[in-house]
Amino acid sequence: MAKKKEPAVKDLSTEEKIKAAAKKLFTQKGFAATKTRDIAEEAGINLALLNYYFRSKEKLFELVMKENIQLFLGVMIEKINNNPLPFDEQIVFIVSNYIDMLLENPGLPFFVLNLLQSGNAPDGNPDDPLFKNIEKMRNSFLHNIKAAMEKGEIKHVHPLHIIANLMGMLVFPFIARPILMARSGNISQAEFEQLMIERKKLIPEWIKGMIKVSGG
Amino acid sequence: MAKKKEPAVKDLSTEEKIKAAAKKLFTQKGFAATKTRDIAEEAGINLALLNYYFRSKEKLFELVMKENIQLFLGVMIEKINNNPLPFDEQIVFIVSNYIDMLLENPGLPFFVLNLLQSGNAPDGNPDDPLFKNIEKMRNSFLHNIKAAMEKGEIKHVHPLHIIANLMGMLVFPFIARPILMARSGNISQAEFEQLMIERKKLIPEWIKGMIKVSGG
DNA sequence: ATTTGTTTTAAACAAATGATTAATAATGAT
DNA sequence: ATCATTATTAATCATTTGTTTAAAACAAAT
Repeated sequence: MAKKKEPAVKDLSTEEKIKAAAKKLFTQKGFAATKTRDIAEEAGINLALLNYYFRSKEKLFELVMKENIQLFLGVMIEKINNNPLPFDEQIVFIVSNYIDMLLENPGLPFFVLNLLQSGNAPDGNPDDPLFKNIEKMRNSFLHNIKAAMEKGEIKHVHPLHIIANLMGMLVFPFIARPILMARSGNISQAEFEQLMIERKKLIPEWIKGMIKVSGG
Repeated sequence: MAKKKEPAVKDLSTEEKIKAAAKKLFTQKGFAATKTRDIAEEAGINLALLNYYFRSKEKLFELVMKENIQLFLGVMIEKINNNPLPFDEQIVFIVSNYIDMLLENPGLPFFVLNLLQSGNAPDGNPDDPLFKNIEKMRNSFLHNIKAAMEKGEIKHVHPLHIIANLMGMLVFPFIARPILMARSGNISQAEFEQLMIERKKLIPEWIKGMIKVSGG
């Protein structure tokens, strides 16, 4: 007789166990590839309880999605809006906080990017208020950059290059980690974290290099 | 009576129509979210023909996967191996060629990254020769960077930072395009392409800023 | 102890989905 | 024209998958 598999998440209420399992699997594999039975098994609960507590797979996904987008945007929005600091100091804060957040939620960038790709979410319509939030953040950022350019604080480059590079340098290692690091092992896990911490100092320097006005 | 939908891909042999449709959908939505009936409809063919020509959904996916990984690595590998040019000139070539390739295959980076994520492909085992190729490329790249450091050509930073930044700056805009660009419209399509072309010049400069030795 | 409301379970259902079949149409060689 | 091969189609099958149901277990109150 096969011993019943231990739930991966324990010591939580059933409802929370389900949500945690769903978050893990949805984040890792997306909506379509995650089966309700996978979630039930991961949570160590009976399949029917998923519908009992959350009505449907879609509802559960939306819940996870909302929390994840909130997490993804939270740090950024907080730091960007009405920030009186000079641009390069804003960057330092954003980078540091964001990397901390990503180290705790390494799967987050892929989840969000997956969402934006068409067809991988049940309700990927761009009118969703969540997507509006992303656009709002983008616009605040653009605004800040343009303001800094007017003041002569930073060089004139298309602001989208700056956003792309900042976000790319922040987020890309977490998406492409299997390419960057040799698979397997705690060694590479520790090394990866070490690198990400280094980047807290390095990314602001690199960005500064991109935006500093030539004639000092 | 509803007019029968025109196939999105025409003037090709049935086999090629299926492959093209599969490539489009798998690349866009991944393995699990793409249904065989979607592929059949997109290709404008009878569902049974998919199995007639390709045996199974999995086989078809593997075919697309192989071609896509080949595409993803081809340019890189070609330029990296045994390249006698100084490092910063290598970069110029790689960046230019790679952006051209990405403009023609904008969905490619997401597809490959999706692949590396666990669970989104039917055979995502890291022992697959295809994955070995990615690792091989990474290693060649590392080797080149370390060599350039020995020669004093470039600053001493952890080589993975350089790879992450180069790849990130190349690839990230194509993954995060929905965040960067306002959705919809030919205007933003043209603007996006324009930006990517600008990056051919800019990325090498940015990289140079990251690796140039201080006491030049 | 009984009742009442809540949680959990095993079983089943209906729809979706990947694959197959058997018959028909098209193509090409003789 | 006839035959053999290949390509295509509609129908069907078997499994997977999201959801529901009805009964059982549990907990708290009376």
